[in-house]
Amino acid sequence: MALALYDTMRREKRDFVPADPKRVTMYVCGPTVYNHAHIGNFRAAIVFDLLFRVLRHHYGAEHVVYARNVTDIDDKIIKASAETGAPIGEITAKYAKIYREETQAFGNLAPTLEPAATGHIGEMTALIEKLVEGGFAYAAEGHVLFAVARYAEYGRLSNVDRDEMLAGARVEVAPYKENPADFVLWKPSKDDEPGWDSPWGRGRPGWHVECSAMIEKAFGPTIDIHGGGQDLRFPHHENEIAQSVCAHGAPLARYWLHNGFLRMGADKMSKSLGNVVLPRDLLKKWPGEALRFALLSAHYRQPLEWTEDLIEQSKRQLDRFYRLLAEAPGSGSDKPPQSIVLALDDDLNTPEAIAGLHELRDIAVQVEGPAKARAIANLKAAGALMGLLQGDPASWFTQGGEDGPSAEEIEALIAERAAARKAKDFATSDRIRDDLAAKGVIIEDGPQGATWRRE
RNA sequence: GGCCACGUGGCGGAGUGGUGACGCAGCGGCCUGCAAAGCCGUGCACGCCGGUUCGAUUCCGGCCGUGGCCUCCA
Repeated sequence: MALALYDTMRREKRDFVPADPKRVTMYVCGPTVYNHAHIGNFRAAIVFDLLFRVLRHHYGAEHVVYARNVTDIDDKIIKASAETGAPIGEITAKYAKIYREETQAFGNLAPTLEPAATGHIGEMTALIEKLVEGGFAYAAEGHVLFAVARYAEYGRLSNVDRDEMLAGARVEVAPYKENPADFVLWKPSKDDEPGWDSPWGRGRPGWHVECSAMIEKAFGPTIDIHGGGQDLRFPHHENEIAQSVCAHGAPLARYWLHNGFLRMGADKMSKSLGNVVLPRDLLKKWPGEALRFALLSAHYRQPLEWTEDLIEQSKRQLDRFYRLLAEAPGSGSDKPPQSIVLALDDDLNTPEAIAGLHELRDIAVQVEGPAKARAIANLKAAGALMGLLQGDPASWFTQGGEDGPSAEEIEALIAERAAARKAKDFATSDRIRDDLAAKGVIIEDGPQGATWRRE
């Protein structure tokens, strides 16, 4: 049984076969660092991190190269700089760092490569020159535009017909365009805007060409997997294909993967709708792992309803797993069980894989001794493949609580309560328990005395 | 208008041509001083109307509804 992935280009699920099993390549469109990423942005980060892990499992960690770019030159960044007065480099460095820290808090591995657009201007101008020489692009009024009409396959990924596309166009067409669908490869910069010298004058790259150039630099003309959110399918990925294929005469990616959206009530979450939820705020209240679990609770291509209740449910499920893990250290194989691998091999069926985790837990609960240790090891190995259950079980239950009572205070109250209970003073005992509960601390009596956890 | 998805029990969410998802919540029980946690048990679910079939939630057609893309966006 092999890994099968749904390829947006062919519109079918098919077995994944890399060009070179010793060097499996994946590129994912990363953040534009002008602002905080929102939780919807993180779905892509988590989904492709999961795929990265599955690929490493199959081909070996040293044989998978995953690049996620950082777009650090863009009109939105220029705008943010103009509005705040902060230098562009300061803004991009700040938000790139925050993004990296937050994805880490969500349990992501670091990508193998994190190329930045500003580090690839030379590659971009070279690529654009190649397109101009090949007759695929033309210069006009300081701009360089890609001539969509010269690429017969344009529209194949998004399944749009060029003529129909024009019929639906909602924007005013710039006068220098030969064809309304032509897109910018290079645009002129005003004196107060960042720019680089080029054969077409001082300017900056268009967004789409950044990815094409970075992919070429990191991997060459063709990669195995290109990933991103559904909304990037058109125009971004369509344009990347046009640029790369016309420049290199080879396919850009052998598999195209697109993740679905998070929904907030009826709408998608987007910055322009103003209904965004920031990881930064969520992380104040929830462990990153609970958020990761929530994001993995639906299949990646399906829409997922993002609610407080979903996070709550995810947290509760993790509580149950960690409660078991706290009972005994696992020992035995760290190879993930087949059930989990099979589920993930089926186009990353995470709901199925999570059901598998529950099954593994049930097994562990039913046995004792060495069998239990093995079962727990299996559960942990399964979790490791998904980026889950790797935390310290003891601190899972006591983490957080910055604005609640300290561990020392809690321990003292528990001792006080134990004395009261011994004296059968249940009124005092219950009062202490209720007081702590009001502060988010749950007391649980067990054979070895009371334990506590934060909600 | 074009293109692409989706509509499953109180909620989240898989899957399948013919009894099981899984989880959360709920309910009953065991345990507990009482709880919590845990364990055991528990639920006439597949938008509507046709069609194919011995049999459809699953395949086909139509309808209704929802969302996304077509403009920066995961």
